[in-house]
Amino acid sequence: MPATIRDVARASGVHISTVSRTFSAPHLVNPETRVRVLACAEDLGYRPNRAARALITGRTHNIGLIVADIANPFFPPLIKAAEGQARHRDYHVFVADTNEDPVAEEDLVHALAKQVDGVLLCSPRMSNSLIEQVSREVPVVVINRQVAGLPCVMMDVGQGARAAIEHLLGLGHRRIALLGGPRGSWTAREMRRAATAAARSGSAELTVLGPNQPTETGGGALAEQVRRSGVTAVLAYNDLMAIGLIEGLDALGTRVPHDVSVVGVDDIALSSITRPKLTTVATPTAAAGRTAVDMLLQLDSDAPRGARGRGAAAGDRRTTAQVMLQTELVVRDSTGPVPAPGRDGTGA
Amino acid sequence: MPATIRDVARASGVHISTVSRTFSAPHLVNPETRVRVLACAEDLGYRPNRAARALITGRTHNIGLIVADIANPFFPPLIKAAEGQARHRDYHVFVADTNEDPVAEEDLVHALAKQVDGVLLCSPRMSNSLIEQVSREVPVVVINRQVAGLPCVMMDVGQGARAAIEHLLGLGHRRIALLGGPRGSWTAREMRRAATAAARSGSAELTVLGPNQPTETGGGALAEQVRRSGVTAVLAYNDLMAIGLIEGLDALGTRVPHDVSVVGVDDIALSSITRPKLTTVATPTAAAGRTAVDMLLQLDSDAPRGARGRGAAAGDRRTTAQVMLQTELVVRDSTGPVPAPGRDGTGA
DNA sequence: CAGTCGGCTGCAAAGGTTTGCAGCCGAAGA
DNA sequence: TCTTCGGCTGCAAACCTTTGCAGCCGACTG
Repeated sequence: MPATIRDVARASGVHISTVSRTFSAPHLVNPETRVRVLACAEDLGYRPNRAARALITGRTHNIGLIVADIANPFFPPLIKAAEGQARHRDYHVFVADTNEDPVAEEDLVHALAKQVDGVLLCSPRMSNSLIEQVSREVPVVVINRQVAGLPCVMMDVGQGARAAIEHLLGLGHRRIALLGGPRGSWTAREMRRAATAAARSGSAELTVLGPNQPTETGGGALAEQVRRSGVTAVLAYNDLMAIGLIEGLDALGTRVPHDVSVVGVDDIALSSITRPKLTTVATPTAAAGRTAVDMLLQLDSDAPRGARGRGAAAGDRRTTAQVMLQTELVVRDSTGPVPAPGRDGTGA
Repeated sequence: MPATIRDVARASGVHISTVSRTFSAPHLVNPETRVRVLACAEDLGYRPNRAARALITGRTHNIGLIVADIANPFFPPLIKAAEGQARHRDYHVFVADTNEDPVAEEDLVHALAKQVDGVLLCSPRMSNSLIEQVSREVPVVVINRQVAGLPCVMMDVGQGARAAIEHLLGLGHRRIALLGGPRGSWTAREMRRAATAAARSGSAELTVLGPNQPTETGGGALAEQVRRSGVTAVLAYNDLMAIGLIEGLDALGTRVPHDVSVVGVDDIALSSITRPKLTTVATPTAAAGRTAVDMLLQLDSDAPRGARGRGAAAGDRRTTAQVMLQTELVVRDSTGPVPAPGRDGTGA
């Protein structure tokens, strides 16, 4: 039923190679011929068979995007940006969701490897060595993590965490908790490192709680622990946890920011809607998505791995660009001055 | 570099067709041979080339999922469910986002058509006739819309809207607004129809506001209009709009549910977190995703369109199952009794 | 007028897999 | 002992497209 290149060739009275060139190298075919071929193709509803094309060129014109949890509002803007950028370059994006599971992650990247030209690993939970291994099988760009020798696009959460802690210090807080992220998260490690350093240089005490699930539930589950710990401020791994925590504290009668200040990370859309509006570290997620796609496609055009590829002779120079995008503290209503001492912050 | 079927054949001393069968029809090959071949394959890191397989079988083992807006929290659970179900049957899912744009939608489905075995059209914004046209090019299952002659999985938002209106009537509300959804949305039309009927039979007055963007912003933008209209209750197209509206009303000094009751639709995770917790019509999104995948795969196995396909002779019986999933009203804190008359609900 | 060149097109191989058909071998039945 | 049969494997065509090479033709140069 579907028209092939042969049907078009017959209809327009040229050889199939001319039809092929009409689509993949238009400048090589006579304008008159081209319009005739295009007309016939249009007429027959012909669309090049991507499988056949992929078989010979070695490129699928698809890229894979693996995220930890598509339901986490942090990811959709990144996905949209990546999709847009890819589409713009005539690529499509496979989105896959690992449910925060490193094993599912590995399975997915293998399953995807054979049908995409490259993979974007977004906030990977697997080990660096596994990532390196995977990168030998398929071109990879890593988002939200630093892996030596691999192209990465990161957001400067270290700087963000520092800014958040300094903001809290400025409000007088000296007992601060850090709600850690999921096990295996580079971002979580970076935040911890930077927050610890910033707290120390401000002579504040930093309590690390975690690792945790980076969701509302994960944040809410820590409310009791936060209250008991006697801290007056909290920096959460992300906005979702911050929101869950605020909710949980509220249920315990502890008010934010009156009794406890809370800072999130990501600046998801939700954060400017919930009450109180969340003070947070804004991350440039859309830019990260676009940049990562560009880097992957760049990588891809540098080192062709097609059927006709000449081997690895040329591709060895390994660009391995590593991009660090800036973050920014957005102060809203969930942070305030440290409460007067004497009360213990339970709000009772 | 990547191992082909030929390498495996050579290594294990059998013909390539035996290797092929080892993977695609294991019962046809001698168990001993099979283990040897599998061992060699494992050894060489062989993975069947999906493009080559697709070229000959006519199946890509991919399905496309087109949604209006991946950042709308309504969709991710559906996407996850669809992905899970698909993966379970050895399929992968392409997710694409149309940004609520019918034109982008059409472009996407065409772009996808050639590289997937079928497309899930989720909450399509294009016209029915266009959908029918598309369905001649590629197998289609429609989600959240009824199209005659096409397999559809719908959620009974009509019943949901009726339940919501009746809930409001029971609380004494007689002046109710309906915040309409986006242009082209079947759900929006169904809700309007059912809500109008329910309001009429309860002798209530229903004001329809819209169409609108189905986002927080879209909801927030209607706050002023809602306040001026003098209604005491609002049924919003979805939770996002409801939340935006509550936010907008709050900024105007109108409190929910004290001055105005608000009901949403979808029961997204967020709805039980924001203050006040949202009364809403829960829709079975995950079930919809799973069901749709099943229907598409079923459709697909009924009517092979592969290179070896015998033509359309057998596939004509057109199953066209249409599934309607039930919805459920979840009463939380955003609805309450109608305020005492005399005050006009401005809360001032 | 001979030679060259450039633009365009045709030819055919190649890419990795699936699958109908045929052949092989050993065992069971006659 | 000769068929028959079934289980397994090999053979080769087919799927659709891309691309290096070669050939054609007309025009320009010397």
